[in-house]
Amino acid sequence: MQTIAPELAELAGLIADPGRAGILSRLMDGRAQTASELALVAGVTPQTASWHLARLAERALLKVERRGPRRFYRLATPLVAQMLEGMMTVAAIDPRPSRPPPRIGAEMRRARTCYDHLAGELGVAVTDAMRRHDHLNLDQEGGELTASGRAFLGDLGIDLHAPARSRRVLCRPCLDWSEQRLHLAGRAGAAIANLALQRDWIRRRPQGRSVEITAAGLVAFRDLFGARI
Amino acid sequence: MQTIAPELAELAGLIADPGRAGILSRLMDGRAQTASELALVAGVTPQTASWHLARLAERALLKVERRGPRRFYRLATPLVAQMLEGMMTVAAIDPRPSRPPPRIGAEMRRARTCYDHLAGELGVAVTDAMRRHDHLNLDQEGGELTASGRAFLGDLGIDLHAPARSRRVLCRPCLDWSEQRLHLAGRAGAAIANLALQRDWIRRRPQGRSVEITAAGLVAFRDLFGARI
DNA sequence: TGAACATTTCGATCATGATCGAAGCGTTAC
DNA sequence: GTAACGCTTCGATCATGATCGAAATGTTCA
Repeated sequence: MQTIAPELAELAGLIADPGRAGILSRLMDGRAQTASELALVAGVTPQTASWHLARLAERALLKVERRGPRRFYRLATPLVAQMLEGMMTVAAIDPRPSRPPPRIGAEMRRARTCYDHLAGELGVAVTDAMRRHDHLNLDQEGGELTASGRAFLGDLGIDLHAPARSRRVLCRPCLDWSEQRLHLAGRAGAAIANLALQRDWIRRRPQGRSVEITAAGLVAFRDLFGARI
Repeated sequence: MQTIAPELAELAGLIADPGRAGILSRLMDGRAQTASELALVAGVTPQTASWHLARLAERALLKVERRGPRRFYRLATPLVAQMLEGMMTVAAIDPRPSRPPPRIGAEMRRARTCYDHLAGELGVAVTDAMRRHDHLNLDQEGGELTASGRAFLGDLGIDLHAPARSRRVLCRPCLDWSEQRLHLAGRAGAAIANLALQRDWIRRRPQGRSVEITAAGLVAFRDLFGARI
């Protein structure tokens, strides 16, 4: 009985190094980063990072893009991001009493992007607000926008019509590893995050995946969405 | 900026050993197995398997249950199973041309259980049939039973009312790693698999997660479900 | 063409952890 | 009690792979 276990072990081995895990974690925001930047994140020298990146790219967990003398790396597919999401969810739960709970930076816990949508306290608050206002039904099973939800997002200028050949899903629950709560993912979640970036409600911090909520953003999330944040 | 990367790496390290990956893969059917059985699966001596099992249980990926002199191990939570699902999906895709595609046993590919629901060709065929008959809508986003689907399963004797305190989801898509197609998971998927076992449409093989489709099962899946199998 | 810079390749070193034999522990049955 | 059995712990060995210095490659720009 051949199983997929050897491939599973090999894949896990690629994530099992702290440097590579840091690189993958850093790339979870969906953006591309240079090899040098990722070396810093991983806390290793450029030549070591290069070795790690080569292994990840060889296994097609990462895609590489050359721009001049630099090489930009990004997650190869959303499937990889989704896998990492699932692993982080389990990684965040460690019931060993001896173990201190993972120390997550306050900024990271407050607001970050998870591949392409909002996560952290902000992501959960926006999701909760949309549920309270009957814009959204969401549980572990899946999610759907209500008529009022579609109207709400439409009023904000979000076009929810999928590109013709995109099979991307509209609503999907994503288990937030820092909050241990569901937040909204899928095309709708990505559209909200994009809007927030465009309108300068949130700004990406140069380092890492966390985002800063601007003063205007605080007002917008509270008044427009009714988020308790 | 503290991230969850160290915990992620540690978690991945637990899965990164072929023996442990085999053990976890074997336990993906949700049942409990003895340490000796798992040593066989992992292809190591009992004392080595014991060491692996202790590490997995310590990190709460497995739960252990003593029955007399034996110890039965099972996956600790459905969250662990879901994480492994996601990893197997990625593990099954390895675009390196040098690499032969993972050799999955014919029995495994034909029919198996994935934690608690049907997978493999059988799982996909049943799911496809339910979609063709308008019993089910399913995409990556989520899924729902139609009125006719509820009636159909009700006629088969499946009670879909959730236990009061269960927050288990009704329909969920699960990406089949051997077929690269969606199949039905969640409470509905589990109910169908249970029914099939009860009515002797499928039988668990003593070794491994694959199941045998009985002659009666072939008739039932074709005539009752309309599955092309 | 040559200089500056980002990145990779090579080679040697070093640490981690997987393995199994032997022995110990715990439970059950007689 | 004691024998049988399943499983775990201990100890020593061995293999894999992470690391960095040094050097090479490749790209851009002048």
